[in-house]
Order: sequence, then structure tokens, then C-alpha cells
Amino acid sequence: MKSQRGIETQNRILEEAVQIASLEGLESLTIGTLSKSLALSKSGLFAHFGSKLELQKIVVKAAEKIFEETVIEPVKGLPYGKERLMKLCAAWLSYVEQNTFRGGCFFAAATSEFDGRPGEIRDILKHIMGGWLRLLRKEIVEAQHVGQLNADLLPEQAVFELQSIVMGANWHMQLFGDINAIEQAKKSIERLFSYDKEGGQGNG
Amino acid sequence: MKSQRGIETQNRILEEAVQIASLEGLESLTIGTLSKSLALSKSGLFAHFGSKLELQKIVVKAAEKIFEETVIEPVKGLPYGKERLMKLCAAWLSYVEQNTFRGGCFFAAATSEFDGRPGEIRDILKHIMGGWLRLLRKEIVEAQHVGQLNADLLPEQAVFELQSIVMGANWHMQLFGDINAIEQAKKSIERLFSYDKEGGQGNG
DNA sequence: CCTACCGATCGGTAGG
DNA sequence: CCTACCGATCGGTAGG
Repeated sequence: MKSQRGIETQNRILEEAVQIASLEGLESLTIGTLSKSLALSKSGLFAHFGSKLELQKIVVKAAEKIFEETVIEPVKGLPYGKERLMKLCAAWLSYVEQNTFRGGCFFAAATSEFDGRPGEIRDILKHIMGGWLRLLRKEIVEAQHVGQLNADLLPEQAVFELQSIVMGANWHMQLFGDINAIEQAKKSIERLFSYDKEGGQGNG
Repeated sequence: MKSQRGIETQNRILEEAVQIASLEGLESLTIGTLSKSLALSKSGLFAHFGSKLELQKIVVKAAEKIFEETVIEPVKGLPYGKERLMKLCAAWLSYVEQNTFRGGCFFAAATSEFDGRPGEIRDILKHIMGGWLRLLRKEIVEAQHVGQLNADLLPEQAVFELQSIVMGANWHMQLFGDINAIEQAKKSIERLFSYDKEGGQGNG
């Protein structure tokens, strides 16, 4: 049984840890620096999880929850189709633009950091990103089923491009502070969804 | 004056360091682990540069040289135009596909790691990436000037998409080991270059 | 949630 | 290029 106080502290820890991790990385998130910025002793902080690996795992879970609330929840009630898909993409870009995390998209940073580090964290990130890509794919397929998206567009191909474009916007934003990248990403997405194999851009 | 022996050791250091950095990050590249994997003492290794920051700087420069040799040099003799641009993109994707660096594109990893860490390394990476984006832009503009690329295509927009797509291919490759991403990137690039504002996909 | 520790490793230096 | 160090910090534990 956790006390109310304990849960509040746990939340404080996660809020701070998730931000530090997005800025400096999940590996550079040390127990010493985290405890200092929370005005806790190292072992006091340590009491809330068993090891650094456990800390990293709950931080990833906390980031996943924030991502879901910010990007996925807003479209949950809408019927499948192009509008829902467009709103999902808009929410995703907004999540990048609004700096939901101090260091930009948490998962762009974390996947890049851990793709060369085998272990539990890498596996968890693969699982989360795999789920996200499948969700995107489903949105595209459903929009095609209701006839609002060109059936010639290969779902796998569209998922790849969407993912690349939004991550690309995040990359430009973070490295150059180039807010213009959001507009460019929107244009790219519009061009993708107006794709027409037989010739002629769609009329919207 | 550096001895022949000293230069050889320096090269051995850089070759190993650049690979470790691409896999584990420039910050996790520690003097201890690097010296062990080179069978040198820490201070023996240290003698080759003044500080960790200096090591990171020469590692970034070594990676830049490898990138230039692998991606930029191959097209240097060709006349500007669509073919040159396509070959540049092919070399870039090949650089990702062939795992020129153990951990995938060195600059994808390094920029993602340092975009939230102000300092010299971040500035150097911004400068290198800025130069690369300008080079890409020039290739596109020149191809338009010789009439081989649709003049309606906005160079800035095309640069953004190209960069995003290739980095996206690297991301898929590294996280999922998904070699198929290279083919998807090729398709995306082809679609981008066959773009036609007035309607109708180009015929090649 | 704390004080008081542990061995290992960090970047770096002295002196050769 | 080496041995032999330095203070600081790492993740983690004992015991309360």
C-alpha cells in the first residue's frame, strides 16, 4: 500500500525525470542529478524504484501516457476517415510544436539513443513504436475503406512517410529551432494524402 | 611534429571512436572504455588530445570526412541535373543501408543526442548539417535550372522531405532492423521528384 | 524518506 | 606512450 504522500512524490519524480530524459537522454538521467533537482537525497529517491533500469522503465511508461493523452486521445471519438486521420496528424505535429517535452519528442530522442543498446529499454521502445505504427496503418486503411483516401496508396508506404515527416519536423525544430519545419511537414502530409497514381493531384 | 607512429595510433583511435560513438553516443564514449578496446592506457590515449571535448570534436570531424567520401565524393564529377541528384540520394541511402557506421548514420545519432545540449559539439553539428542542407538545396535548384526538375517544387520543401525520408529510413533500420525501409525511402524520393503541381504524376 | 557508506568509473594531472 | 595518482560522481546498500 502506497501512501498519498508517496504517490505525490512518485508523480513529482516522474514529471521531472521525463523532462530531463527528453533533453539529456535516458542514460544521462542520473540518480544524483535527478535527486538534486527534486531536493531529495539520492537514497530517498532510490526508495521509489529498485534500480536505474526500473527508473528508466517507469519514465518510458510515463512518456507513453503523455503521448497518448496528447496525440491519440483527442481523436478517439471521431469516426474513421480522412478527417480523423488528418486530426491525428495535426495533434502529432502540435505535440512536437508545443514542446510537450523540453527536449522535443521523447520517443525520437529515446529510440535514437537506444537503437544501438540491446536490452529491456530498447525492447520496450520497439514495442511502443510498433504499436504506434500499427495504429497509424489502421487509420489509413480505414480511411481507404470509407473511400476518403486513394486506394492505390500503399498503407505501409504512407506510414513510413508520415513517421519520417513528423520525426523530420522534430529534428529540424530541435537542432535549428526551425519552427517553419512544422509548416513544411503539414505541406508534405497534404501532398501525401492527395496522392493519385493515375495522374492529377486530388482536389482536397 | 608528429611521428609516423603517432599518426597511425591517432588513426586507430579515430576509427574505433567513431564507431563506438555512432553506437553508444558521443557522450557515452568514455576515455576508459575507448582505451580498453584499443589496448592502451587511459593516459596514453589521453596524450593524443587535450580533453574529452577535443576527442569529441575530432571524432565528429572524422565522421564528417567519412560521410563526404561515401556520399558526396561519388557524384562530384557529374554535371548538375536530375541524374546527379538521384545518384546523390542513392549514395546517401546506400551509406545508411551498408552500415557505414556500426550504429547507423553517425549524424542522425549525434544530432539527436546533442540537440538538447548547448555547447561546442552542438554548434559544430549544426554547422555541418546546415552545410549539408545547403548542398542539397543547390542540387535541387540546379536540376531545376537545367529543366530536369519541376520548377514548381519548392527547394526548401524538397530539402525538408529528402532529409526526413533518409533519416526516417535510418530510424526504421536501426530500431527495427527493417531493411525494407530503404526501398520505401527510394519510392518516396521518386514520388517527390515526379511531383507536378498542375496535376499528373511525371512519367519518370 | 534520511545519513552514512561501498567499489567502480569518470575526466584529468604529475612526472617520466 | 607508461605508472600512479586526484577529487567527483556513478549506481547501489545498510540500517534506520
